[in-house]
Amino acid sequence: MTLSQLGAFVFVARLGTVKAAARALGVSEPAVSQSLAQLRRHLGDPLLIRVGDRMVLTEGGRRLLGIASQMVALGAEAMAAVQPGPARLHVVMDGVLAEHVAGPLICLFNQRKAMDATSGVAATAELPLLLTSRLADVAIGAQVSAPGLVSRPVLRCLLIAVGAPHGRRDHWLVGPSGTDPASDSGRLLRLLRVPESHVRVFANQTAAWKAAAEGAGVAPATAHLVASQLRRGDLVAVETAATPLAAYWYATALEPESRSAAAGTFLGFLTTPAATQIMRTPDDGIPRNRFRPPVHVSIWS
Amino acid sequence: MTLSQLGAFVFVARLGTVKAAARALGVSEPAVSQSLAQLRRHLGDPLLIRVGDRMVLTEGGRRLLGIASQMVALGAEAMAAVQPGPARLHVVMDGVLAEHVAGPLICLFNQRKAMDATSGVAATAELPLLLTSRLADVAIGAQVSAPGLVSRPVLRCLLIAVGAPHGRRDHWLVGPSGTDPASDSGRLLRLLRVPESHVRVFANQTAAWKAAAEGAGVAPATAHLVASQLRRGDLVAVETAATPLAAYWYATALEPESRSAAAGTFLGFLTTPAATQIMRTPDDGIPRNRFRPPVHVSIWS
DNA sequence: TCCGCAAATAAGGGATTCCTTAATCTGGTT
DNA sequence: AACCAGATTAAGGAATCCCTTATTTGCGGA
Repeated sequence: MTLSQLGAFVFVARLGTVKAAARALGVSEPAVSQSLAQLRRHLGDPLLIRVGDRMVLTEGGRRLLGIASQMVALGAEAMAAVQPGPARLHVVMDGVLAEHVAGPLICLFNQRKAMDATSGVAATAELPLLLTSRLADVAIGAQVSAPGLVSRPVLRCLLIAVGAPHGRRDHWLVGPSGTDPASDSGRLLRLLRVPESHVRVFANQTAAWKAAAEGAGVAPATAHLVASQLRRGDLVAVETAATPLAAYWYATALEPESRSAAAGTFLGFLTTPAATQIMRTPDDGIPRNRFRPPVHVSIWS
Repeated sequence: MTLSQLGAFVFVARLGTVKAAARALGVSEPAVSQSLAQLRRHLGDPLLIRVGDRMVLTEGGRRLLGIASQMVALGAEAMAAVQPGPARLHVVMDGVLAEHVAGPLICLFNQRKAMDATSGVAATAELPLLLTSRLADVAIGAQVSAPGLVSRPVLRCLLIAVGAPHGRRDHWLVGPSGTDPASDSGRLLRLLRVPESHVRVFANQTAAWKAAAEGAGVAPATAHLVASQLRRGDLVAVETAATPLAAYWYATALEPESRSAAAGTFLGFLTTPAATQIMRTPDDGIPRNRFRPPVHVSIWS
């Protein structure tokens, strides 16, 4: 299986005929046909079959197309990536932090230090692997203990459960990170032995809290992130067997001598009053021209 | 540039020595060293240099590592992907729909039709390309006019601006889709000629509306998605030169004869009362065991 | 200085890739 | 039936890949 074979496959799938793909690629028709034949042999699936005067994808071909497109695109990107450019810093965090603090925090850091940091979202269990494989420079979230990594607490926080003053108490409302067993929300649900059937998942944490404020159930929350709703009385803290629960947010990176300079700069930045302030009250949006959509990171292999 | 060369590079980067990588890959040391040499020659960057007894990444190598890891992982995935499995349906939508209706809608569809649909998020401008390249089966969002594609309206809705009863009116608060110029929010901001400096971007639409309810500014909204907040008086409609503005959500797919059976099933499902009901009042979470994290789709090439 | 370790290079061989031209197969049209 | 367009197969050749063993280079420690 070769990148050029995958490229031929993608072109045929997109253009609908071998002839058109050959023309687009600037080679002869049998060249494309053979690339396709080898891919078919290698993968054991026809991938594209002729129907009338067009080549249409088989089910297997359709499943391959997305993967093949990505690989071809990444191949092109690889050439450009190694060319010199500004140093990048990649910060990964779990879902809750990504939702609430990533935007303002990264925005302020880039502004202060004139750097080009981007943030990524990943499952807690993937954080150590991302760091040790150097796909990310710094992780923020739960403490990580793995050889070669050092965690340092950056913010003390309180895990509580919240609901509407007279809302129902039998359902638990969580954001996507509620399905991450190592996240704070996931740990809390496990501590309380909440059965899966009583958990409802929302598109994001803010939506889960909104539903809780409307009385639909109870939601795990980091106290300072719901401070404004608690003050206004939209939400009240609900007593449970496990809450309130003290917790920390940690910053994790490689050991000092093996981490990049940018990672060190960011860790230093995290302990400044301004950064702490943002993590404590991150409710602001960020200016339009500084907005940078988060990267969603996942590890396959 | 070959997948196996990239694989060798990734192993050396991860394990820190050529020897360890060779052992892990089950080949001789020069085999790995040569793969690396060819990659270096091809890309014009040392990628990894020896420092003491370890190989450390150059800046270019660090930039390549993420891309190379993905390519290697995708290569492994490609082999598995073509094996027979349940037919997949991929539905893409813009940010707002993904946030509010994707979860419940896909959840109900999978339950009703016993299918395995997944949802993805993509910029509006990318929807037609995703469909014509068959990376997605159905798109929901703005109307798309492109050869070979047919759009059909699925829900009439009203675009308004909302804010707290006595909140400030000089700032506009948007979710990530506010930075997508073709989305409803983006179009509204352009119609009103809102300067970029007056726009603040939040991590999601729900957070933007929460900030609006707290008086931080005005937010574009689809009326029926903020119905509950309007009813409770947390938010009120704000008059502007362009709102209220009638709009439609459209479902777009390939022409009937060239689209997959699953796509047809989904389009039929979209017109059922249950689906309409969910799109109109999608505020529920979805059961934990049916939750499926959305895929974030982007096109490079 | 010499030694030892690890990376890099050299040389060679078998397999694969990737392209060409020419011939063949396949389905639908005239 | 004859034809035609487009896909496939066949055959061959140049280049590359990918592995081996043997050798050389570079560098830190005894």
